[in-house]
Amino acid sequence: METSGAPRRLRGTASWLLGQATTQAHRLVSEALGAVDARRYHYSLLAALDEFGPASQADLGRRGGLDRSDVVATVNELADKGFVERRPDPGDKRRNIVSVTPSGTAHLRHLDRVLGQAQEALLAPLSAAEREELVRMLNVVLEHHG
Amino acid sequence: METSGAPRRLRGTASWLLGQATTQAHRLVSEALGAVDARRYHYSLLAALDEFGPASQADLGRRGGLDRSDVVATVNELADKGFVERRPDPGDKRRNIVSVTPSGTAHLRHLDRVLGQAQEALLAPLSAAEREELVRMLNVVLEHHG
DNA sequence: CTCGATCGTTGGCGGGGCCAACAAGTGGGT
DNA sequence: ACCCACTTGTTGGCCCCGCCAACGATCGAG
Repeated sequence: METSGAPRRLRGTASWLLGQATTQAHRLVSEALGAVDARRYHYSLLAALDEFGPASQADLGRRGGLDRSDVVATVNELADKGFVERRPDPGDKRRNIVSVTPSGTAHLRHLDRVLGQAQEALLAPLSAAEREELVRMLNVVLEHHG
Repeated sequence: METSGAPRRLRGTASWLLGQATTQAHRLVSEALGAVDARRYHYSLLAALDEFGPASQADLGRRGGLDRSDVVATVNELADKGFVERRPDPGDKRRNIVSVTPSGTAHLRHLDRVLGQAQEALLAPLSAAEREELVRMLNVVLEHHG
């Protein structure tokens, strides 16, 4: 195990690795989204809407893992761009009902492609089988951490 | 391939997965470091110093992937805690020479353990072989992206 | 009707990554 | 010896992300 070969200079071990890889991933994703004037929150929210249908902002936050306050800002931005519609809930005056517009759905599809390319770029040096294995492991880890 | 089984509700695919996993990793690492009153930058800088020895702040930034301005703040914090020493370079009046103190080295070892535990927690659901494979893949990805 | 919970909204905090500008200093070319 | 391009440390700022506190309005159970 080379206890003499590279004594103290192997500071760059697994914990370090982890941080570096996640940083890379974050960077690639953010760049890709930034190039189409979007942010991670936009995708979270649109994806949640597309998957579960219209919902109140609080529900949206819970679905997408966003804070209520961040949902406000994100819905504002998406509504400004016409990707999302916010209207009061007739049955509960506290709530707003947020729904996707056709344009919003198209935008989500676009973001899907863009993110797919980012991931393709990130995982470029891995074979198809390796990527599959990596994705599987990440799924396991995610499920484990709820 | 189940084109009818789960049509549009599989929004949570690989690109999404990626972000979630990196977020989890980031969270665990930040929590672990925060518990000992440290931040990622501290580890970056101490690790770079431990690995390559004393250096100017600009060099430190290049080694650890930190911006020069962030190096300033981080060295300030580490110096306040006595983990690092900053003295002028006699050979180049522009430069400071930053070096680790014994206390700093001990702190780095501590951070190593803490981060190791964080990683252990993150990868808990994976077998030893799987972790090895995961680490290998991440290394490949990192090397590919320079 | 009252009380606790929920909702949308505003405002704030800290980490993280990055960039621009600046004065001081350095080194190469001529 | 002089100029010029470059480097260095430092300050200050920007945006994203994740989170938390507080508020007035509203709802629902008792």
